[in-house]
Amino acid sequence: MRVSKLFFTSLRDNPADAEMASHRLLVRAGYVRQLGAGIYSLLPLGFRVSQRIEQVIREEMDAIGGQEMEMPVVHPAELWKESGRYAKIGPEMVRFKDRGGRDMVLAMTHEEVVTDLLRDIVKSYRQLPAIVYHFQTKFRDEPRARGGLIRVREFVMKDSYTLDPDEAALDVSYQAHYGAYERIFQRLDLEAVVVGADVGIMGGSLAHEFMVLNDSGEDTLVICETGDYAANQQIAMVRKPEPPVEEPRPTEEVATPDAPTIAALAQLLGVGEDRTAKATFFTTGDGRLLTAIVRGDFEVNETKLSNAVKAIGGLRPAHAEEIAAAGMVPGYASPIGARGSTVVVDDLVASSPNLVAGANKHGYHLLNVNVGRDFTPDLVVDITNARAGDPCPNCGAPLVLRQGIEVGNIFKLGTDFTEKLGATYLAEDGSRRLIVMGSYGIGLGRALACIVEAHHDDKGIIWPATVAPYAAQLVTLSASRDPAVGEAAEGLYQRLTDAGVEVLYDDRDESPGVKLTDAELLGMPRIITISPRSLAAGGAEVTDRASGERSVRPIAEVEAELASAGR
RNA sequence: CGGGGCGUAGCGCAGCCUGGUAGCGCACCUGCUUUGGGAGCAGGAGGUCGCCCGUUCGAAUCGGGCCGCCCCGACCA
Repeated sequence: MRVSKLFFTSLRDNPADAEMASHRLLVRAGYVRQLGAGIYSLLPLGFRVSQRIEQVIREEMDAIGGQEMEMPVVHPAELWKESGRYAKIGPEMVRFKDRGGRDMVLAMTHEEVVTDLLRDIVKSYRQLPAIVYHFQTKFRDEPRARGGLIRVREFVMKDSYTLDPDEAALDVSYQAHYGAYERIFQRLDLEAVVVGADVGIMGGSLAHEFMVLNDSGEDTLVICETGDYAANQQIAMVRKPEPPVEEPRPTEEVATPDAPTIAALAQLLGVGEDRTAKATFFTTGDGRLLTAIVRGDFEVNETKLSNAVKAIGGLRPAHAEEIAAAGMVPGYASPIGARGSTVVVDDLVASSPNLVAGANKHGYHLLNVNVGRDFTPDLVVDITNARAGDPCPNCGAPLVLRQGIEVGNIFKLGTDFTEKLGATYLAEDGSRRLIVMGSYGIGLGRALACIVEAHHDDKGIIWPATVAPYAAQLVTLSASRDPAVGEAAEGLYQRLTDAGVEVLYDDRDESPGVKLTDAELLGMPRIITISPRSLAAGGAEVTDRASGERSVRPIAEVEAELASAGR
């Protein structure tokens, strides 16, 4: 491809609204352009990278027996009503009516459509197991897009679905994907950390996320540096401290003026925050009030809480009026004497004796509160948020927190969808059974952006050879001054192209500064410079973009090397 | 959805406070010169100043409403 004909433009200035390196560089180098919030066009260069990523994924999916197909982006809402997600998912799903007045949605993912196909197609155990996948556009109307291609609303995802006769077979399919994902990210030159993850709207029993460590990442990962534990903070567990062994003492009301916070309370009473019970309040999407109690030295983990109560429509902090309506006084609240809320108590609180808790009276707390004796929780379950330095649940070593970007995920769906939609098969023994599913995604644009995040310097992008849009950028300097330069470059370009080596040829009549700067910005693995000076020195100058190493070599040698390197 | 910011040429910005001819740099077009690190000279093209309403003799500028985009938070497979 000749740069003079390439549909692109590089920008000298950074776009004003780009914060992340990947966003800035991809826009400046002419790989992508924004159309709206979280909506991007891939220009020819960006599309080529996307296709390379797609091909790597395709090869690894095919290697574990995946069959590529394609499912629609527009779905009848009926299907999503059947699975229950039409009601469960909020405004992030785009809903509209077609001309006939029928409810339609834009695909956020494709479990429903796959399951619908199963009803038609899979009848016998002989057809299982199977893996199907496609690369298809998803639209998720996120409340806030950000970070260029990192968090968008419209994006192409590889999503695959495993179809198995039973849980044991699902384990095998799940592991196959786990391995395929490791190979995919290795080939893409992305260092992915695998963490245990929340199942979210997918339901199901087990999920892992493949995370790329990045300080701008939106997910917080809880990692044990000994390598025996890694989880998304949304579900991360810690080894909790042993509560003191004490006999329960009688409760006692004490005046605690101006102590609506745990810190103030602990200081006023001269006790550790670990001797207090903290009550926080949430309202579910369907209007239930939750009272969540954690020990004063911990915070509530909303994902755990939401999962524990099977909240519909998520959680939001409760309003003061809602708390008051349940008979509690914010700042001095506890479930004692209150009613009308679902009380969820962290297991550590349940086993800690003689805590300080609110008296539901402004300016007063209760000493020696004991769960079970003084109030009865609706649920006792782990709802604390893991903190940096907390002990690893496996080995006790201090946990560290890292930020990460989710580039892939794998979910064991089980029979959630097949049960709701009625996708069954006849087993060998003649019994009718539910198909057991798994669901596995990789966002192409996000992977692309993550590669740039991991592979760039202050001059521009440095593509790994596997995904680079072109194997090399051929640059002429001072061609108009010396016809031999143009002749040599044209010849090399022709022969490489004929040999199937994809080269980006900068044949523009631009100054050396512009052409070299652009070449570094665009990031092809090799920059081949032909100039009067290089010809005088014996051929072409080859610069390795990553290392910066340069050497002048005979053109025939450069040609042979590129040809043998494949692309 | 809460807080903050921004919308003026393809990109980056000034002008707005204090109303009166729409500007600068880069990019673009033509010519000449230049050619290994974002060249020089000369000439040129390009703008409903986000949209609507209002105030005014007159609005990019003042007021109101709306829309869009970005950042932080909330939210999120």
